[in-house]
Amino acid sequence: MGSRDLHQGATMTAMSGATIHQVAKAAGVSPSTVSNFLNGRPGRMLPETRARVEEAIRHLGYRPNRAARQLRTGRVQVVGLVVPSVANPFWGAFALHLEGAALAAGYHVLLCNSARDPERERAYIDELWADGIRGVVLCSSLPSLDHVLPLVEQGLNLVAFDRTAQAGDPSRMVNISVDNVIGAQLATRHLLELGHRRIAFVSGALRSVNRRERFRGFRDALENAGLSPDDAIVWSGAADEPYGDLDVAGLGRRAAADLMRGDDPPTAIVAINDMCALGVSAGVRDAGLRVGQDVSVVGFDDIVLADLAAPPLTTVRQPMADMAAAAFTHLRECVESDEPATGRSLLMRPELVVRGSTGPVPPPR
Amino acid sequence: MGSRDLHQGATMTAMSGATIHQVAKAAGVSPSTVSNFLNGRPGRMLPETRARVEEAIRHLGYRPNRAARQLRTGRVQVVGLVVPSVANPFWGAFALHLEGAALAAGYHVLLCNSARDPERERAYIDELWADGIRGVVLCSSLPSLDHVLPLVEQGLNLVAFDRTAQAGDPSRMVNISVDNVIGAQLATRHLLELGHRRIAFVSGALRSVNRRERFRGFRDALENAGLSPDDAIVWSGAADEPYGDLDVAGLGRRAAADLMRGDDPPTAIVAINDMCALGVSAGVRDAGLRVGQDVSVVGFDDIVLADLAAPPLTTVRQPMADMAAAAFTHLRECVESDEPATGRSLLMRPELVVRGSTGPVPPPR
DNA sequence: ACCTCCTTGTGCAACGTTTTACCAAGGCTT
DNA sequence: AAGCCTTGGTAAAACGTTGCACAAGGAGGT
Repeated sequence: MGSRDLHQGATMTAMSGATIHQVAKAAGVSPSTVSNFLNGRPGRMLPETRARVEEAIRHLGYRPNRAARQLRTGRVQVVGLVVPSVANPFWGAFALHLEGAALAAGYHVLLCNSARDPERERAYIDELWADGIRGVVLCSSLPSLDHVLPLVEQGLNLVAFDRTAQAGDPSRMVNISVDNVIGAQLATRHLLELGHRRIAFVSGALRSVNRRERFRGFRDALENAGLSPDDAIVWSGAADEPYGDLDVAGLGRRAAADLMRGDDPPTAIVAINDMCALGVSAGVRDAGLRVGQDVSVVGFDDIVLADLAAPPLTTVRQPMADMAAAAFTHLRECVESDEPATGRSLLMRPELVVRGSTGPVPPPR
Repeated sequence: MGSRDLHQGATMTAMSGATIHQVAKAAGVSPSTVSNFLNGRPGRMLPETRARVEEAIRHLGYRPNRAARQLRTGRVQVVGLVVPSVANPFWGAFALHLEGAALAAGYHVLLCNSARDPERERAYIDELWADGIRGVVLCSSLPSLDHVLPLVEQGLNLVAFDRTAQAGDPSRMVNISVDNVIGAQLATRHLLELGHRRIAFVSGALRSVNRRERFRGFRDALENAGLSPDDAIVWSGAADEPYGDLDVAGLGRRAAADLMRGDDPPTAIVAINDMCALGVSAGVRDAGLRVGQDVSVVGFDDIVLADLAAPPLTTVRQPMADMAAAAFTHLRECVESDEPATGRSLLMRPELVVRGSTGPVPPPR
């Protein structure tokens, strides 16, 4: 590929990249043999021949044309990643890990931001399919997968991330998620143990599986502590707010403002995730109260920023790196072997990380 | 592949996606005509014919095979995005915007995290090129582009984002960046106007263009205020720390710890970016000091989290959405027209956003 | 000597698209 | 009526791979 010193006619061909034919000619073999060297096992030829092919490839800087290969085989070394919004650091970090795993296996990652809009997801995944991509990590956690079902039935390998299996799911997929119920229970129990009894749950609309599960964990924990469900204070955003993914933080901030303005404001708040919790914290401060003292706040995810906040955020950690690696590995296996492991689920255990944003109930003011 | 209820033969073809031949047959025309309808202008045929083709396409749910198209034309509707780390919310947000612009034009975005490692970038971009991708947004801001030069000379369209033009740059590229010098000057002048005289600059190794420029703006502002360069306190990380992109925040935190432990600690700190500034703020608090009162901190970027921090972060805003759109638009034009606008640069004006993390110099303790 | 099998290859037909060159038929001009 | 555009459309050759089917040439068995 180099470039500088080519005066003889080879230039043009070197420019657009050598083909397998040129390699074959240079090595004095047929294209088939080169192909065999590259794909079938190289044991199919004399060591001497193999050496010549190797040398020719190296010398010409040959890289197989992916389009041609894909056209012929129907495969691409690309997986799709559909996240609500990569501007959320949690998804950013997830994308980083997924991409790392993919890179190590020679795969690439195609990024799609769906804002949890099913129609947008459908359109995206349709395109990915048309591009020959047969593996997708879908992170929207929508309860229904109907919008992508046709493709899954046609052979698309799907990993539903941050979403547990639901009745009616297609069989040809796997779910990878943290145990959101337990996670929310851990968070809520922590607040209860600190003595809180007026606890609010702040989220965007509860339209995704993970959010519903977290809510369930929250409610279960309250009930286990002998509180009635009516004691739960739930703030799920204005009805017109699509999913609260574009700006969860802003949503959290408004929520806190609302809640703190109320008659009998909560002494603790469980936020749907860390970004939301950071927004809630800001809202609490807006109201002139101190996070961790006047009001306890707990998040979910344990993004890097949780530890940098003031006070640092108590939260529920997801083993994200592991999950990302698992998602990719699974996808790769399915795509490469054809015929997928069907109906598997991977449920990871979350971990409570206690920091400064939670504390004992303040004396009544 | 698929499975369930295939009794009639047509199913198989519907499964793997219809081809242009099937569409042609269904419409009673030749493949060429269908192709003309799709690419050349549809004015090339009778309205009646066109209608039949349209109907056939709709009815069969035909989507052109990208691999075949790419093999034939050599083009793909994909641009590469190479960022230091998408886990940094700034790059996450940038990716979101770029992807939005791409989506609107029917393009996809391939995500690459380089950690500013030139070798990794080279390998990445080589692969993108081999994949037929002819447009890449490179965000590492490395002073030398030698590692990607061969490909650029062969026809790769490059947008160097967050990096101004350097002597020796290949001509076939454009630079899009905020004016980092002015930005850093704004930040520093703000601190000077508040009365600060002992000001520190915190960054990872100054190996990227944007960082050097920010540092220059910082130093210029000090000099303009009549301070000697020696008054500048510069903390650029341990020598063994590659670039400080993996964990800028952690770096900022350690930096603050170091600085605050010193004999004559600074009263204000300019951080290389917002993530770093958030880390610095955490470090300042670790040292038992109050951000915005005991120590002023200013960042760069204005990520969403800047406004959520406690206290909210004074910072320099980049018009990111505009820049992302410009980057994509340019790339698209180049890729589609072949032969690029050469040697152009786009330099955007930054804006100082004053929030609570900066304040007047505290009385000496 | 003949058949069989193994080794080390090669030839050729796809894969689904785009595009160049060509063609037929009708309408104008002269 | 001959020549020439124009219109509406087609045939066929690529693009660079892969993988099946086949082929020499030799080794081993009977």
